[in-house]
Amino acid sequence: MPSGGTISKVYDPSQVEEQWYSRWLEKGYFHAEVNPKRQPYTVVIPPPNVTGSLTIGHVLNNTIQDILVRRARMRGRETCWVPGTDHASIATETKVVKMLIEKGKDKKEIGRDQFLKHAWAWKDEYGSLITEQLKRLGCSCDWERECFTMDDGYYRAVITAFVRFYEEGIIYRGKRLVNWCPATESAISDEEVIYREVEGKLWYLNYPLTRSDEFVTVATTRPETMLGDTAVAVHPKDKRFKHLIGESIEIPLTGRTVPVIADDFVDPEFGTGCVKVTPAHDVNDFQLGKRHNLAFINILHPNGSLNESVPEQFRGLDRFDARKAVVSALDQIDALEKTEYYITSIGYSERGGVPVEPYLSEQWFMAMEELAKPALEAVRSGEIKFYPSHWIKTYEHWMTNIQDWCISRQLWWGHRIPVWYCRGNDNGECQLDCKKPIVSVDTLESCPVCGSKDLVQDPDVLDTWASSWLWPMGVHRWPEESEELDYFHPTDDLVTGPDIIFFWVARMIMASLEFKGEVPFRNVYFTGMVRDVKGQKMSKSLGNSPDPIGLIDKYGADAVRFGIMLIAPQGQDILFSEERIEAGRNFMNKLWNVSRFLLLAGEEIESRPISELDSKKLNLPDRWILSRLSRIIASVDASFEAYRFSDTAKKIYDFIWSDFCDWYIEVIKSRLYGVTEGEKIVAFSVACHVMKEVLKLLHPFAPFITEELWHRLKRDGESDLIVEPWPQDESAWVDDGSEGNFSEIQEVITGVRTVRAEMNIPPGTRSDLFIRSDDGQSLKSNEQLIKDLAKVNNLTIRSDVKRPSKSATVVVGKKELFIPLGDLIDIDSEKRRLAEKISTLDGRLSSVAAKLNNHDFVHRAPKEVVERERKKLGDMKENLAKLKQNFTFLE
RNA sequence: GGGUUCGUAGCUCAGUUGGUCAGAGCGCUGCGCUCACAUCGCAGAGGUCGCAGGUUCAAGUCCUGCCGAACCCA
Repeated sequence: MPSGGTISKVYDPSQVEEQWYSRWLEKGYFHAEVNPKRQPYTVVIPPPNVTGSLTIGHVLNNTIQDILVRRARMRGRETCWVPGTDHASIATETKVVKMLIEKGKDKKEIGRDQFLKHAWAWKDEYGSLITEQLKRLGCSCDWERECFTMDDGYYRAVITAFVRFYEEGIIYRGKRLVNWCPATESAISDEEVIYREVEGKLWYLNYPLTRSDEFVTVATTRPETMLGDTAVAVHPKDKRFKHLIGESIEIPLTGRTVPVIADDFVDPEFGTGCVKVTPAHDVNDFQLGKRHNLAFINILHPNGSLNESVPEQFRGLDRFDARKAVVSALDQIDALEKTEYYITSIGYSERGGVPVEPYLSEQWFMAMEELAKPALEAVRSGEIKFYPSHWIKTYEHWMTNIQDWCISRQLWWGHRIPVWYCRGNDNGECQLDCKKPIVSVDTLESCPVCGSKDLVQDPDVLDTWASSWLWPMGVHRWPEESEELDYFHPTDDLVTGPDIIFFWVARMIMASLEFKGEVPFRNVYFTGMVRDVKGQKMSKSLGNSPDPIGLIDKYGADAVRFGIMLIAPQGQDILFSEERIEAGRNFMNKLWNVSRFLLLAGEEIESRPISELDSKKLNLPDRWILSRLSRIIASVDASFEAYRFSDTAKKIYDFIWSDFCDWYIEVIKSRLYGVTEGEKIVAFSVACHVMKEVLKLLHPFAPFITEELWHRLKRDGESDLIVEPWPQDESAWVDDGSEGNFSEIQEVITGVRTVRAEMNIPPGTRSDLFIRSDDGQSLKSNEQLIKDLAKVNNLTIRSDVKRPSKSATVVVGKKELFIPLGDLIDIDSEKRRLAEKISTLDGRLSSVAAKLNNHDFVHRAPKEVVERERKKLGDMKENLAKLKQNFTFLE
């Protein structure tokens, strides 16, 4: 029973949002428990960086998750959305290091333990910011299950996975070229390298042969690496250089003598066809070095400056200063042939922002090929579905070309590699080579072989993704056996960005299949990227990334959520601008006001459940809106199943704004204010029913306002909207006849309105309306609403209506409308109007006629299609005749 | 160099298996503070669906080529 109370003219979200969120929390609606009687529905949040803050991207991503979760909850599933944060090794460590520098402290000076204390303090201070922001957005996460990737239990899961893989030989240690970030002084994975086209130079260097005055010219984009050259290579079939193979060459500045080798890898077309080989500083040269057994000379310190392997004059120089110094030194000894401008692609460290250095070092790797196979199959077979599905191809491509994963990072913040090395210095009896790793889940105090306490743990931590890849299992305490894990895993839907398809999505699939023997999720929805109106990526440095909390303060969380969903088509990037949020805000206000209308009406009229209404008492508009509602419910469900959230939002928006507010509410006003008590109740009850059903449909998108309005409109015994049952299939209400009849009435009304607008009829004046129709029954029984909405005084509906003089004409279907305008008529504009109608109709008619004159069409097209065209032609002819006839009356 | 996605109204985009598919919102124009809402209502103007071929009785829709934009991988 609606109870009005006071309801403001404009919706003010700040009055309602916080109190509903507290109430939902208090009532425990967000919390899920193992419940064998109900089917679980699980989502795990893509854990945001623990020290991060909410971005528009997060708003999009988490709104979608909340939509899925709230709908599942209303559909009776045991719904569990696990929230949490990621420790974000490099990102957080970088921030903490910066903060320490500002305080005048140095990471290396204070040492690992002290550093970690500061890092945890930082996490404690800033770690809950983003989760609090998610609450403002309305996210209905199960906060009792909140998880952090460095919680004790989760930490243990990560370590356990490492130990298992080590024991299986999947994780191994190796000395290889890795992508080295000199800014953070750590290895990074292939996926963390961002390639950019950069205008660089190509230097041509002359290297003298030892045995003669001859020299060879090599081209390079990185001249400083010549200090680490250990060969010169040519293509074996290149006639120009064949005689050089086997000769030795003196590398200038170093005095080092190196061989000329032949290898197919060399491209004779590039540069001079003769290349310098630096096995310790170039990926391709590394392979060459291995094949030809060359020396590997590392010339760099971890911070990117030159080390002791280079001549004294260059030691300690940063790599870019060294480049200048080397070029100038070569120039002085006439070893610089020439310099060309050259566009080259350079890899940058995603986090450090500096060019990555291929760097020879000892790291931990994970062999990926075997892990990838079942993970690839899970997606190919459709066990895991991608939305949009085209991402499958990207996934396949990566998975079939997968490389081993460098998982160690030279950082402190993260999961420390569970490997110890025994030095046995205290008893000197250990049989182990001290380089041999001892792996253990639990912290080791002494060597299991010799008992020595002289152990050192590997200083490195694991790549963050080597922890978050366990997320769907880890949040439910894997590797512990638990009811939760069995019940809530696999999860149902994952919502994330395609930018982390390799980093995270693919690896989670591998991890769950490997450790749990099942997929981590059934469906993956990839959101688009959020960009600004110019199409640029949102970023803090560009200053084009609005603060979502500011937007929520200004427009309300529902408006922000709904606004962004309106512009987020499946699989497309989102061009964000604040105007879009205004559309959301306006819609919320519309919703508020139509409810306000019902509430005010409800102060005097009783509302009953529609099941208690006598269906014979339903008017055409009632049957029409109920039919439309039932279609919308079905259509919304279908869009949801296809993960088409933007479509869903638009459908609800259109139904409420156009069908419900513009038509149904306007139509029932006369019934609500006049006539008999019984008619009032019917109309009002139908309106309340539709409104409440729509609130349910809209609740996942706009949880706060819908809950607020629900409580004002709900009847006794009904619960909070968040746990109300989702609208059932109401296809029994589908009524094609009523929809047809009503749309005819709509056309009549719109036709009259158009004439009035074009003739500039003052809004206050009513005019008469004559309708010539052979079949006016439906119109006759709805006279009052036509009069009301078309501002008609006297309405005459007969088959033998005579066209009144000085009237405007509209043809609707087979009906002719005449609006006597008296002196208000502007004959010229009426002529123009009819002439335009005639000419468009004429054009369409001739195209249909042409189709039907086409022998092939008539014979080959399906009968229904031909029949439809015939009927169309007939109707058009009739209409055209009427229009033409009326046109002549104007003469 | 390989791959993916996208070119539809001034802007942002819908358009699912070829045949009521030429649409919506914003913007624009005219009128209106009509007892839910000016964060509103009523009405209107705007597009040879990137270009060129092809398949078909029929093509924004399928195929080929080209032009243009974005992203991913190497």
